[in-house]
Order: sequence, then C-alpha cells, then structure tokens
Amino acid sequence: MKRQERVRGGTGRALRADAERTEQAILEAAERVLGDNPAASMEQVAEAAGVARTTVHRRFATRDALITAMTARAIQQFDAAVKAARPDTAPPLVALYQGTANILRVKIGWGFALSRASSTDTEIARIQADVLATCDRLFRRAQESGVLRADADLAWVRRVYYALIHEAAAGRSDEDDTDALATLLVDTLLRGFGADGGHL
Amino acid sequence: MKRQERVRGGTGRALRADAERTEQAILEAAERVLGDNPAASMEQVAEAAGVARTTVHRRFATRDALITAMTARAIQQFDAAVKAARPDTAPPLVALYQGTANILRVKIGWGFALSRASSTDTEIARIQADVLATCDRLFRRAQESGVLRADADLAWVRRVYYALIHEAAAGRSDEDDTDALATLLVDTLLRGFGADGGHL
DNA sequence: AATAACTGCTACATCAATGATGCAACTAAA
DNA sequence: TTTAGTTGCATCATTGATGTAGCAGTTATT
Repeated sequence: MKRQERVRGGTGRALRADAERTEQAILEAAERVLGDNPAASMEQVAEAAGVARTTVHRRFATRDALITAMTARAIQQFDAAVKAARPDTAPPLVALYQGTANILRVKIGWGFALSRASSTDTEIARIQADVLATCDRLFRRAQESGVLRADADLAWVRRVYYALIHEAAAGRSDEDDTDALATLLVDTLLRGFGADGGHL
Repeated sequence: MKRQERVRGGTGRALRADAERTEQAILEAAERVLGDNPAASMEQVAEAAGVARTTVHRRFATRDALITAMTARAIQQFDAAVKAARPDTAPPLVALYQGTANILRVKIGWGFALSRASSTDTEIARIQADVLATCDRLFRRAQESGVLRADADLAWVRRVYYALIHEAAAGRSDEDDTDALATLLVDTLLRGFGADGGHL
C-alpha cells in the first residue's frame, strides 16, 4: 500500500491524469456522436474526441464495452440526480419538481446512454432497478398525500412521466432553462391541457 | 393497353400475385425484426419472412430501399387513420378520441417504420408534413372550442401527444383493447394525474 | 399447354467496421 | 531526471453485411 492507488469505479486500474482526461473526452464524444447516429463507427467517435481510433480501443476493448461504460456513468449521475431530490423524505410535490429538474439535466447530457435499457452489466441493472423503485415510491407517496388522484394507475403514471422526460430532453437547446422546463413538464403531468370543467 | 396493368404506388412495375404476397411478408417481417433490433441484418429479415436473402434483395435493392418502402406504407396508413377521424369537421373532442384509436392501431403495427422520421423521399415527407399540419389544425380547433385551455402551448401539446402515442404503442400486447387505450391516452392528455384542487 | 414470372440456391465480389500489434515520440509523476 | 504510462501512426487479420449474377425448378397467368 505504499504507492497511492486511485480507485476507479469498477472500470479498471488507476489511470494517469492525461489518460483520465482522454477517457472523459471519449465518453462525451461518444454520447454526442451516437446520440446523433446510433450506428456511427468507432472511428467517428474517435474523431469527435480528438484522438486516434486505436486509442479508443485501448481504453474500451470493444464497442460494447464503450457503451456499457457510458451507460454506467450516466446511470450513476441519474441515480444521484434522483437522490438529491430527497424523494423519500421531502414533500412529494417538492421532490417531484426538484427531481425532474435534476433528471432533465442528466438526461439532456446523456440521452443516448440512458436510452440503452438492456444491459448485461449487473451493477447497472441494480442501480436502474433501484431508481425505478424509488420513483415508484415517490409516486405512491404523492398519491397517498393527494397530489395524484386516487384512481390513477401508477404504472401508467410512471410510463407517462418517463415519456415526458424523454420528449422534453429531446427538444433540448443545451442551456435552455431546465427549471422552467421541469415546471412545464410536471404541470403537464398533473393538469394536462384540458379546460378544467371539460368532461368530469 | 391490351393487357391489364396492375398499378402499384410508385414502388415499381406490376407484380404477380405470389410476388405481391412475398413483398408483403417481407415488409411485415422487417417491421417485426427491425422493431426489435434496428441493427438486424437483411438475412434476419429474410429468415423471419420465410424467404431467401436474395429474394429480399430482388424486391428491395438496398437496405435503404426496404426501409423507405416500409416507411411509405406506414405513413400512408397513418395518414388514412388521421383522415378517417374527420379531424377538420367532426367535433374536436370526438375527432381526438377517434383519431387516437386509429393512430394507435397503425402505430402498434408499424412502430419502427414510423420512427424513421428523416427520409430522403419527397412523397413521404409531403404526407408527413400534411399529417402534422392536420394534427395542428385539430389542436387549434380544440383550443378555440374550449377543449384545450387557452394558455396551452400548442407546439408542446403536440409533442406531448406524440410522446404519449409512442409510449402507449410501445407497451403493446397486439390485440389489447385499442379503444380503451386511446381513451386512457386522451384522458391523460386532457386531465393529467393531479387531484383537481391541487395547485391552481 | 405454353409462356412468363418468381424463387431458392450457390457462388462470388466488395466493403466497412472491428480489433490487435509494435514502435517511436511524448508526457506525467516519482 | 529517471521511470513508466500514454499516444499517434502504420499495419494487418478477421469478420459480417451487403449486393450481384446465373441456373434450375416451381408457380401464376393466359
């Protein structure tokens, strides 16, 4: 234990500072390029990252490994975004607005990586399931506290919520006002677009 | 003009009856296979269609041609589904429910083909733009007649609507009750999930 | 029954993506 | 200033997808 070992989250051994920067650049470039065209080649990714193609392969043995690494990084940030909203303790409505804003930021930056649901990686699947469960708990609390109607099907609510997140993040303009977007999204989820006296 | 010429919508010359069936089988198989995995090979499509790979290439010279043909067929059905709801003449709310049910049926059957927005084909783009405009007109009428709130951003409404269609169709179980699903979808769009006295 | 169309099969050619290696030059870290 | 890690480049092997062509057998159409 004499030499300091920088621990890296499961991905592998310690890296030199410049290598770490390179890896970061590759992951971000991959998100941009693959987000635009999921069938893009490793070469295009490398070019966007400003490195040689072989360097990409040095860091990520296979294309799958690269995508898995992207997903891992993204899902961790996603998890953090959810937890930061205190979904189990804060008032449901507050947690919903706050969490949505946090999630949107992550989703805008890692849209492609997060769209890859099916992963062979156990750790990723674990976090994913965890986030899902947390989300469901929040919606249940929201329903019990009267924020959501009692007759709302929570499974459908969650699907609609995810769909709205996806759609909102798709119409991104980077530093668009995320908070305003989150407000719009949650308002849509809760009120819809119909006139109040419409057809009750 | 002595021999009868079966006219085919732009794709090419007249086909013999069995060839027509084969073409249909290929298109449907392609939808199933590519819907499950967009990167699937022509071979997998051929196998699913129950024909040899070369036969697929005989009908559709390139992969692009196949996908374009799928999109063309799908967008036409989509267009018909929209028009059948009389979006410009029926009461907005009626047209909305009816149109949604129609669209869902098409979207469930041609989910992949309809997700290919960017097409080089001019005719496809035309129909697509036409449907979009029709949809916007319907929403405008809905707003003017008080079905939608006056302060609703119609561009956002349309995006949400499409997102809901997409999501609802994704959780398909083929002959799930489409009408019930459409009702659920439109109710969601109009009312959301919040309790009525929530935060007005 | 005659004709023309269609299909499966086999074979071939091509091309792009992938992934691995070795080496010389460079750079962070001790 | 060593030392060890990192990168670009050039090279090569492999693989899988794509697309073409011809032939023999089958099937729709007349």
